[in-house]
Amino acid sequence: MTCEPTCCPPEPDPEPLTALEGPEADEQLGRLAKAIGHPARVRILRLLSRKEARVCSQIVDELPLAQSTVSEHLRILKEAGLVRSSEAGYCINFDGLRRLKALIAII
Amino acid sequence: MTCEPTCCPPEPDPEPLTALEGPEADEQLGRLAKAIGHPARVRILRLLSRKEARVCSQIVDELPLAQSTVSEHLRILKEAGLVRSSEAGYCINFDGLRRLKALIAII
DNA sequence: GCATGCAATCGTTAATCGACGATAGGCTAT
DNA sequence: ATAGCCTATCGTCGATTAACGATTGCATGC
Repeated sequence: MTCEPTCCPPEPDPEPLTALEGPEADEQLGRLAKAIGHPARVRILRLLSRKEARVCSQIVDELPLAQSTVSEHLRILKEAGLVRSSEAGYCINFDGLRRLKALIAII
Repeated sequence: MTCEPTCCPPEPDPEPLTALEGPEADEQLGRLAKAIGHPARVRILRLLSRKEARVCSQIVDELPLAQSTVSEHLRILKEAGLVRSSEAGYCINFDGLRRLKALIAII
């Protein structure tokens, strides 16, 4: 079970299948890793993957951070492709997460 | 074949087996991910894991960066526990890398 | 002894990040 | 319409990072 229909629409692009090595891949892994390179963002990812939270205000309640700060962290995660959003809230972008795991696995 | 005897001594601490969740783990994953959150450091890790380089000057030759910059990146990787060093040069700290993979795997 | 080469450290600079409060935009219910 | 919520964005501040050149420290060789 990934995302319930009330959350985000089905994962859109089936991943471009880009290389796992080379400068391109280094850049991509760098971006993905940087995105989770902050404890608050790790926490947010966990909350989302456990479905303990879905909307921003719930995450704000769980963290000792201001709403604007949480929103910014969500923006960073989204920009990195680790999180998706719809009007129903946020959810993990499993495509991005898979990509991250694959890139790290071959180091 | 991991590290040849001429590189670093055998991996020392068999990993404290700390938790994979909770604030502690979030902090740790944050630190580890931040360490590889830069393309140059990803590149360095790859070079080390492929044994295409072992000493700082070789890495400098492979990257478009000054020696002091590479040294700093190596320091960051070492501090994060992803790289070890001895008089014979640098090598991957597989313990740290395993830890990183484990922490990411359960997100 | 002294030169040479390699790597770490220092000092500086510009850029980026993290956090916050304040503000603005958009819904929903009254 | 307007009042209330929720979230994104803006502006700001201090802290951190990335990069470099210069310097230092430490071996090894002459």
